Amino acid sequence: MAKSPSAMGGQGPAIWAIDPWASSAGRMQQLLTDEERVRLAVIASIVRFKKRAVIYREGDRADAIFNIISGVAAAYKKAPDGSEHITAFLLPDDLLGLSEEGKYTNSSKAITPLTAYRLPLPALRSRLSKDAALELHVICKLCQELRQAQRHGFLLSQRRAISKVVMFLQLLEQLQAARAEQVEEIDLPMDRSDIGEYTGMTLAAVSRAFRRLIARGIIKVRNRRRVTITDRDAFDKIAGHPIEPGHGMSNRAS
Amino acid sequence: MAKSPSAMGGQGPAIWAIDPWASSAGRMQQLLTDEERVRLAVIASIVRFKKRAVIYREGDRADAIFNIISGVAAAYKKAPDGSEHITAFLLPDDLLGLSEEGKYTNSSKAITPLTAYRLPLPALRSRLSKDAALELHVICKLCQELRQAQRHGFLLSQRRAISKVVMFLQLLEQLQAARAEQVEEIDLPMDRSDIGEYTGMTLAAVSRAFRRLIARGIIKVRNRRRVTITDRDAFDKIAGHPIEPGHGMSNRAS
DNA sequence: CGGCCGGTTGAGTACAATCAATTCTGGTGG
DNA sequence: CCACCAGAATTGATTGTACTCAACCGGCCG
Repeated sequence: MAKSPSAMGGQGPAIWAIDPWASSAGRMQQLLTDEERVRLAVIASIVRFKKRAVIYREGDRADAIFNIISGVAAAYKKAPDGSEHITAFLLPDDLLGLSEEGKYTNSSKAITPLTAYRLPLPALRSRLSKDAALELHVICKLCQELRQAQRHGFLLSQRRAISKVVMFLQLLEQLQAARAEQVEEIDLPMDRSDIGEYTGMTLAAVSRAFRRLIARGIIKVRNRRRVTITDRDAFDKIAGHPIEPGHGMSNRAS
Repeated sequence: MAKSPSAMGGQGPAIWAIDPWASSAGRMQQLLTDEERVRLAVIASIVRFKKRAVIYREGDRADAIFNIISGVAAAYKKAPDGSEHITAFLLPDDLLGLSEEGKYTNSSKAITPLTAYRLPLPALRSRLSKDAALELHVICKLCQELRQAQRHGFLLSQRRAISKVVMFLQLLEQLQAARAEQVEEIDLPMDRSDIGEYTGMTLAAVSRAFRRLIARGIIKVRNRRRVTITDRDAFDKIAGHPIEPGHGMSNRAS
């Protein structure tokens, strides 16, 4: 069971985003109507990827985009020296497969086991040009991704490692809060080095930042993948206030 | 004269971008047909801003988007400590005014004197939903902005100041090359501190990076605003190779 | 039990931030 | 045409933070 889309509670591709124009109190919503999802399902196939599998590579001919059903993916770029920079984490109902001149502009890999719809571009394009409402929904999603990318840039512009990590956690928390009812625990599907590649710091620096947050009683970690924020005030203060006054080694609580 | 759109050689709003699907050899093209531009001109008004003027502020009710006719703008976010982070520079034919839930998600200011079309959102929205071709063009433009934002993120993830500055120059050069025929000199409409806010470094660090590039004979600057690349090999090598082996103070050419 | 992988920790170094002069540039008015 | 001014850019000295490299831990799986 739970193999066919409908059995999984989904009738086809899905796009969740915040409408850039309507006000919806920070809640994401399903942008596609059931009918649209069915129409898209006709041209889609379902594909699966194992953890760490590459979904597509930068420069490959872009013949399809993907719509995540379950799991987490990362879009990344490889620097000539071999290091990777993650440009985005993609969650269920996100779109994946940005292209330019018919070629993918970044690579993409599965962070967890992944299921996705695969939408061939030619079919999608002709579908789009016939359906103005569907196009508008795609526009909404792209606006959302753009905001996300700008927010990522803001995170990267932070100088202090601890600020970056806190902003990263905020990001994840809000994403998860916008989808689920209640999140008192943040889920980290990616490992420390993935976080490092996203935040532009080394694995070691990520680890140290986490440890410092724990030492100050601001967060608590369980499974290495489940984090709770225990001091919201301090947490928000660090995110907002990159240069914390009195940040020195005088941790009066140690 | 030169007041009405047609007299300025433009028939209305314009969107330049690279089609994500067709292959066009890195050249940007006008996405809108003359007819579309006229239809948009009907709902648009022309606005002017002086250098350093704020176009809109984060959190303002988003009632319009802007389409730059001439000049350069910057989208930015202000950190609680007062410092600003520039998320994008916007050139002629770019769109400006990203919103979420009816509010602008960032502020925006004119870097140079600026002329732009102002497109009220309600009118634009109803126009969009009636015109599938136009929507597709907006989608193209958004993809382009998304790529640009990801590239910016990649730049920000670089550790060495010199790499950031070189990547920044590459960015500008390619933008200008995609529009004009030939660019042997890069134009920097923004000042050093703007560059610092975009690249996530201080004004002083930007200056030092420029000086080092000049000292190594890699670039030459004239007006503070006109830069020539004099050693393309070294230039590209720095952009690509963040951690240059033998990077020390032994600059054999000094 | 041993190896492996992800994560943590330590010592030393390199780089950019900071803060504070100082110089350069372009524009203005005498 | 030149002297002067204000803003932009450069430079210097010092400090802080994250990187590097490398050792070490702890759980998990064969």
